[in-house]
Amino acid sequence: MPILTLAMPTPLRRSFDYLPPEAMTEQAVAALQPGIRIEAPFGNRQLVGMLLAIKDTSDFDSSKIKPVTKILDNQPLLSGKLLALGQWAASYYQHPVGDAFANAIPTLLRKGAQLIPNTATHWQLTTEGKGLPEGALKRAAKQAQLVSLLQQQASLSRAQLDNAQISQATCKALIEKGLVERVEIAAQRYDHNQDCLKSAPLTLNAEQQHALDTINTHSGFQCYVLEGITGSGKTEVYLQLIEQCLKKQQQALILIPEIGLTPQTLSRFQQRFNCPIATLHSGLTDRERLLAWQQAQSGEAGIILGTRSAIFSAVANLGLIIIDEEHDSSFKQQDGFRYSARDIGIKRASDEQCPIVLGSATPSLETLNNALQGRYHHLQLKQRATGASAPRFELLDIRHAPMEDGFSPALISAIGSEIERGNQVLVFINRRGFSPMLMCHDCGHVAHCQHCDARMTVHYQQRMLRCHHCGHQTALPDRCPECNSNQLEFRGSGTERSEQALKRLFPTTEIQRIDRDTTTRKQAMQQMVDQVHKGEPCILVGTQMLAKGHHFPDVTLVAVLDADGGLFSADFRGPEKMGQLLIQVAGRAGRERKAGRVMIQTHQPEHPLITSLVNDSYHQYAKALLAERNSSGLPPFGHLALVRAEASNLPQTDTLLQHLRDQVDSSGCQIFGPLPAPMTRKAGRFRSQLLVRSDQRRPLHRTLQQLCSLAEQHPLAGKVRWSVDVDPSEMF
DNA sequence: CCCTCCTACGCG
DNA sequence: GCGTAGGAGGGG
Repeated sequence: MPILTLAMPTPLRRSFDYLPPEAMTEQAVAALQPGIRIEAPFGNRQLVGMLLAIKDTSDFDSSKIKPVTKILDNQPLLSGKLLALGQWAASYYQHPVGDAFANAIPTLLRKGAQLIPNTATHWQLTTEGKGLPEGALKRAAKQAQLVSLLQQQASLSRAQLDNAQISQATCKALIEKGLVERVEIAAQRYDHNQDCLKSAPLTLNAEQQHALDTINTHSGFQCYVLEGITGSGKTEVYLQLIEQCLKKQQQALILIPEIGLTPQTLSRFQQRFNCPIATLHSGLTDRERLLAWQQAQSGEAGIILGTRSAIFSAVANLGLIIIDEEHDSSFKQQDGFRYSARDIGIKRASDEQCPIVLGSATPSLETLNNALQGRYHHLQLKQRATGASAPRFELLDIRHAPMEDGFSPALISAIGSEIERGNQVLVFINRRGFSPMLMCHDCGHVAHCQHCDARMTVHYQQRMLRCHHCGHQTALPDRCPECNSNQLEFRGSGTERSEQALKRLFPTTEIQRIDRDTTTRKQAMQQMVDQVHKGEPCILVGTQMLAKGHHFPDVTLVAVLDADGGLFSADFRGPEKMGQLLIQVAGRAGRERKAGRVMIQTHQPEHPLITSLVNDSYHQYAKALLAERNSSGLPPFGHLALVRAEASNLPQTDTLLQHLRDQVDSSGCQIFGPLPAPMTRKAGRFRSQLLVRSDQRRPLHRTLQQLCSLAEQHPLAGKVRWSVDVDPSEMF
């Protein structure tokens, strides 16, 4: 009897062997293909698994092997390559293979739903309609027109009817007369080559043309880094690459960081191309998601535009992968299956033998290093395609400066003069709320979260104290809970306080705050963007939400209230992220005609990293950071993994981690820990971690694999929640 | 003696 | 992760 190996959606790190369905002929079993879904008994329930392989024998006790219940697909949902990619990713990230596949396909398919038939409603003539004598509908010109159209063309779609300006009512009238009927016909396979362009491509400058030509001279798998400053026209290069991909009858897969950026990217693609575009992001309903997934899988969509998880979407004929803003941390999933969509993308491109483009104004150090080492082709766009000049950086030394709610006098006067000239100003502060700390001036008491090792953030307008780590909130007290003093002080500023200060300093100017608290309503962000695009003088104050994607052409001054945080972060990626963020915010200013300034307040005006970023370029800054990483053996010069553990009491996590550390064969690796996580208590649970480092991937992978099997076998495995994070992007 | 709550176990 | 078997504990 053949054995079916299935990936089952469970947290268990193995696949499961089954027998074919009881009533199935040998011939039918032999015809089963990996990549189909199969329903099978699992414990006391029925689960949907993915067929990975068909074998002759099983290592498992044959008396315990059960037959599967039902074959759900006739044709594989996933190609052999995609199936292999999923298994590779599960193994690379030490994640249960069944759960990895559950992450990789739409929810409805995971639940066992059937594919939605790909049909379209058309209208055609009935037998009676075909036999209609000439001139029969003299008094109904529109109806006569439809009949005559249908005599020329067997059936018409809604879109074709709209084109001929034939209304729903005309169709209905003819249906009632029994002359016309509706039919569901299989949707036509879209010919991407035919007329794929809706509007003409823009003329490329020399750098853009060089990038395009370089990518076109190679074939098969190549990885390209498109390092282009803000406004250098990366998107136009993408568009022309996609055009060529479509003309080869292939599909392009484009990943962008966040759902919020989908509409603007989508509309740019729609303006250029005629072909169907499938979008895949978390804002879709299950059905919409399945439809988009099917469009990609069937080959109907020429372009697949999506966020992180789209990297796993089935694509009939993949010809190009683009990862836009490749440095963005949202490409790394931060819980469950902790994969990097960028890294999986590179592996996928290599498997599929197609090019991949990693685009960014501020490439990650990993990518930059690969480019500098010659492993990736390095393409640079150093000129602004629009001809606008690059923003000018200025450091504001705020040591000794009399600060007003986080604003130095020099900054206040700079903001004032821009507003007077009718310009817009963007103030960036990477912290929301009113103040990150509530302190009693009499006894020194500080408000802490009862569930986390963190201070409560003051939200002044709502009169609330809120923990930004677990969501816990309490009313803002009037008096100190320790000593009953009324001398409570707000220490430090967030966006809310900055907004209030700006309203006081510039009472006649429009102030817009943009952070997670003001953009909870669906359209809020868009409304504010529209308002700002009117070009009236105003001050925008907000968090990093402001740094991503949106362009504010009338902003001439970008102010960064506090640049020092990133320099002294506990996370070794702090300076890298700070640099990327500063450059990204700076990129919002002075687009189009108006030149822009970026003023950065700092207590460290002589810090070599700050000066390098401001005086040289991100590129130079990143090279300096790379040198530091090299000397300390940190990524990309060494490879890291974190084993995280959390439980309701601390000794349990440490016992488990210590056991792992003692028992594992760590040759070729260094293990640090158990270390308490930077925030030991979060949401009422205690957290600690092991850090594993190696110069090479192979020993790291081997050690992690062993760590996982040790952890699974440990008696505390059920009590302590543990997970492995390979190539962590956050160290906590 | 029975019911409920809890936890440990195993899943092919 | 999840359903459940089986033990502990409490009430009638």
